[in-house]
Amino acid sequence: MKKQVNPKELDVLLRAAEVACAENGARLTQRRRQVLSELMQSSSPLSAYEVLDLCNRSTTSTMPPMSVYRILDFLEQQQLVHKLSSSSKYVACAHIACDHKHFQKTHFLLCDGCSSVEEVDATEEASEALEQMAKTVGFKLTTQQFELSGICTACQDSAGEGL
Amino acid sequence: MKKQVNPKELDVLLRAAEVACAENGARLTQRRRQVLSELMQSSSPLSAYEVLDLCNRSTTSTMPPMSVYRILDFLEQQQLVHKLSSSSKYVACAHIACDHKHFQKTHFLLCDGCSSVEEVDATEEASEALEQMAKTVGFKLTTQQFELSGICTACQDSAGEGL
DNA sequence: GCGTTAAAGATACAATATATCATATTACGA
DNA sequence: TCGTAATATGATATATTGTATCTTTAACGC
Ligand SMILES: [Zn+2]
Ligand SMILES: [Zn+2]
Ligand SMILES: [Zn+2]
Ligand SMILES: [Zn+2]
Repeated sequence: MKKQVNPKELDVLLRAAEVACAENGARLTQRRRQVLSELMQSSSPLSAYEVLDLCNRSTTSTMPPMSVYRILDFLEQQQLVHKLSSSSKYVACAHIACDHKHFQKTHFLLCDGCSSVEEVDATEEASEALEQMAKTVGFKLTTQQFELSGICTACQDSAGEGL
Repeated sequence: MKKQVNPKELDVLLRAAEVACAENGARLTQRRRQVLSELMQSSSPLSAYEVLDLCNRSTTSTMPPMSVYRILDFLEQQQLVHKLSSSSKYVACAHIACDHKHFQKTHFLLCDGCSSVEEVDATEEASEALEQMAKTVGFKLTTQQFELSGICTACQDSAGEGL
């Protein structure tokens, strides 16, 4: 579903993304901007083919699947987009316009109800507890990204209202 | 890769699986047994098609993909097999022959080096820390399964030996 | 402008997963 | 034991997701 992002806000995000790319010596081309823009305007993660359809719907030209995958890979490298491996879907980073860096491990909270996603940094406690747990079987964790399911506030509330 | 499971041990596991099914009013048919057996003998998670190939290699008859998916779904319901959503692969439950129940949330530790998997119950600390973290953004966790990557003991050791 | 590099397009195909209908096997009561 | 319903599997087609590879286009540095 479409998220409510006003054009002004969207533009700020895209400009920030452009700057972020430039800082890495990369370019946010038209196509890349288009893909990123669709993800930014979505309230839920999108599959590569969903992104593709949206892009092809919003312009006359048609992009091949290969391009979308390439572009999503690029955007992921730039940390402008994250790939949710549990669903093979993509989501725009929640920190494009702020000065947040991905220093901490990132947790994605996926709502079972409305498919919304929250991107949050791992707490010290969570990181510690997980590492400790892994240690009991000799594992040294490398994961930088965790995906958890749950029910968001809005869905918890609406569930109470009966239907 | 093939895991070292002696035939005796394998048989014990399969019998236990049979009993577990019976307790649920289900049957461990030949095909289901075959699929489960392949997973039990694998040292790493297998995709549905990998299971399919192994099955078709070990018998004259050929099974269609559909059957494998159906059987994997069945085995997953019986909790004899777990599906790793991050890789769309399947792994035999580590607790088929013991009296373990899946009461706690389960963590799967996936080795980046050798692809082995460890199935461990969540610690109280980890569960608590994750729930607490989710709570800060209003989420109520529902996930029963977590998938973490890391390096297993064996791979940590062999990494030290130089190559 | 011209050669070099990066990006995008085009085409083909591989890998993964599901829908649907037909057939076979099993369970179970008459 | 036979008939029937329920369960499980087979067969076929197709949808979905993801890559390989080669060509063309656009950007950049000189
Ligand atoms: Zn991010
Ligand atoms: Zn929700
Ligand atoms: Zn298990
Ligand atoms: Zn290992």
